[in-house]
Amino acid sequence: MFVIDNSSKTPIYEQIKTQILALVSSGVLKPGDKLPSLRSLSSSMSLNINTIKKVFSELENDGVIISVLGSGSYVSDNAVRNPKILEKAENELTEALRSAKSVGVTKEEVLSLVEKIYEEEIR
Amino acid sequence: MFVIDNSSKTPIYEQIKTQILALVSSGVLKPGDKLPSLRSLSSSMSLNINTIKKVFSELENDGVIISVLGSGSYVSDNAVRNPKILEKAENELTEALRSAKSVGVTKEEVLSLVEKIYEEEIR
DNA sequence: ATAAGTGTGCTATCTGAGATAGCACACTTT
DNA sequence: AAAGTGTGCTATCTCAGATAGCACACTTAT
Repeated sequence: MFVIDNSSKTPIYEQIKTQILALVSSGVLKPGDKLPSLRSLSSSMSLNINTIKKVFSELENDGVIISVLGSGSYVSDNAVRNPKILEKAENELTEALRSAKSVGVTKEEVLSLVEKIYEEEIR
Repeated sequence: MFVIDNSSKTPIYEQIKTQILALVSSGVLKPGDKLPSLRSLSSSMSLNINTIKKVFSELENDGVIISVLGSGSYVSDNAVRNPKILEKAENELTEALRSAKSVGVTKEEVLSLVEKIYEEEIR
């Protein structure tokens, strides 16, 4: 279902969260769409159900999905370009930019990197 | 000496490392300059000496400083725009850019953020 | 109605990274 | 000789992340 890098220092639940957000932003998952159940996801990914629970509860707290007891979890109406998610992404980008600048990466190098990233096709 | 945010998820040793790198890149610390000793740094910052040891050993491994037994630690000759450091910064920036893009941040928003960051004066 | 499937809410345990603590050693500087 | 320096250990503590298991409340499918 999702790709997990166990050697990454980024926690598994963050990796899954990121990938679900990407699916929502790219339109693969649309508002109202039903997500896989906690149990099916955790078993298919060989992860503990609590790990998936954490992903879903954070996504719900961010307003990206809505979980309904007994029924399932669904993409919320205002999931696309969600304010909390956008702000977090921008904050992280700001930190990375400040860090790069402080270490001597030039503005030109950054701009060319931005061009390159935004030319990449979405996988 | 350095500013530590204990609430940050970034480890203390990483925070110090980042700030030393900034001092080197900005020219406050020049090649050949002597760094404070492990013991003086750890005691003045109320941190364990092992935490500072980790900072210095990583910086030495990156080629930014050189530690001399019995004498002290010194900024190395090729510390400015050090390849390993630049590559790490660019990799992190790439990740942040991909993540922002995947979540719906537009290229224009990124470009304006880059402008803003590079207009900031160095503190 | 029943069974299966769903999310929720706990508690407990394990692991590894990060940080602390303390000691001994080798070497340089004063 | 004394003080200061980096190095190399081992041990301990804490916390986040992940696993494990159970009970409960509710919805959906049969």
